[in-house]
Amino acid sequence: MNESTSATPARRSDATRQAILEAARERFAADGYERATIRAIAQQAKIDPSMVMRYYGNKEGLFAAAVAIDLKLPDAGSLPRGEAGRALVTHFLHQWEENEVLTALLRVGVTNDAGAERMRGIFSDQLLPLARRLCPDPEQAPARAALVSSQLLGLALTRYVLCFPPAVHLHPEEITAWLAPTVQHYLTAPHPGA
Amino acid sequence: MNESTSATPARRSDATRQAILEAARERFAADGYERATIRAIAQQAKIDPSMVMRYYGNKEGLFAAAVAIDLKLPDAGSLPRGEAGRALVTHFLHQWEENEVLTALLRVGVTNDAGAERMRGIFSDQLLPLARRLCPDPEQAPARAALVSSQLLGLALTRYVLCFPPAVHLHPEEITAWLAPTVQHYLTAPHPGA
DNA sequence: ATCGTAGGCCAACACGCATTGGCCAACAAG
DNA sequence: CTTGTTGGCCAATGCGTGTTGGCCTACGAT
Repeated sequence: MNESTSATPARRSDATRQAILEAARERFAADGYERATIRAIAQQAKIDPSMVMRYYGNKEGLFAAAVAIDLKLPDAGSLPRGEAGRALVTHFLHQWEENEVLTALLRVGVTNDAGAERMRGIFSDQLLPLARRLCPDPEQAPARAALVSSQLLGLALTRYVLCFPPAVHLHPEEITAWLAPTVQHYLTAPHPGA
Repeated sequence: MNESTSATPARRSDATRQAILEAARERFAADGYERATIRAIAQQAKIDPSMVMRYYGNKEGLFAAAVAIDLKLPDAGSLPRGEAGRALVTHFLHQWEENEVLTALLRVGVTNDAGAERMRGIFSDQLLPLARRLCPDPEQAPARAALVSSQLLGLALTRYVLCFPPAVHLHPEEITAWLAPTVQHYLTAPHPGA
């Protein structure tokens, strides 16, 4: 009945706020930043456009609130070193299938600079530390993390955004079978001579 | 003095038409479809916005004319089978560095459905046939081509669009050293069991 | 019962956009 | 020299956008 902690006053409008966020994620994921209009988001949330402004200030604020996301990457210490690639790929795939926020973030990151900045932040805050613990030479961690992200984001791009038919029809297990060795290689293989 | 063939009447306005196309490519590459305005393109081409409409009909027509591109992929027959991965990666990297059209196409493909459709067309017209000749079982060609494009487009995404710092700073030779084996593997390795 | 406040909607604003039609100058053919 | 045509600009239109302020209703504390 009451709020869980004193930090959350439990406003009466929380349901509306949540409905706005969910609609925003869906529209941003489907249309990207510019084409997702406040009006369309409000209509989908079944409220007035002005409410969005009242609760989130402006469109940028709404976007920031809608894509505050945690990848929940597994802890590097808990991973068997040889299974890191497979674990990462399956985790990513799972997150992406169940959570449209990631597609929204990718779509927006490509057109909006604030979105790109947020993706860079997620990269360096969440993927990079993991690479730092797994790869042989910590100095190579940024490059290796960049390679891993290029493969994982490239899959998301072709499968969920551009919708290349063969990429869409691949089974998750098949994707894992192909990508896990690649990611594992990028993380732990010795640096190939140029 | 005269036109090369009867098909091209060699209008007096060809220089302007070309200037518009170049400006359009640059703006589409930098801003994406929605944020690249006719006004900005016209200003950069140093002509009036109405000229763009006169010559290309509307914004979609301009985009279609601006990104008519040929990847100029090497012929599959001329490639030593073991070198296909390396050849593809270096070719892609080279095309992307010198030609902003590709970045424009990627940026637009993510937000605009016509752009996505064009990328799917390039995929199936240019990359898929190459995979069909290189991979062991032609029936697996679509899946293998999709995997290759996921890695190559993922690199372009992180390096040229999202601008992850480590991806930007990687040297082309280093990229090739890492990605060539991956692409080669996707094209020619036996299908890994799920 | 009263009253302050929060949740909600409506109507409007200013702006930037793609797009249009009319006008003017320069060229080229007669 | 005249005349039709082409290349170009200017000004305006209509629309959709993010954003704002005022008004009404219903709740919650006193």
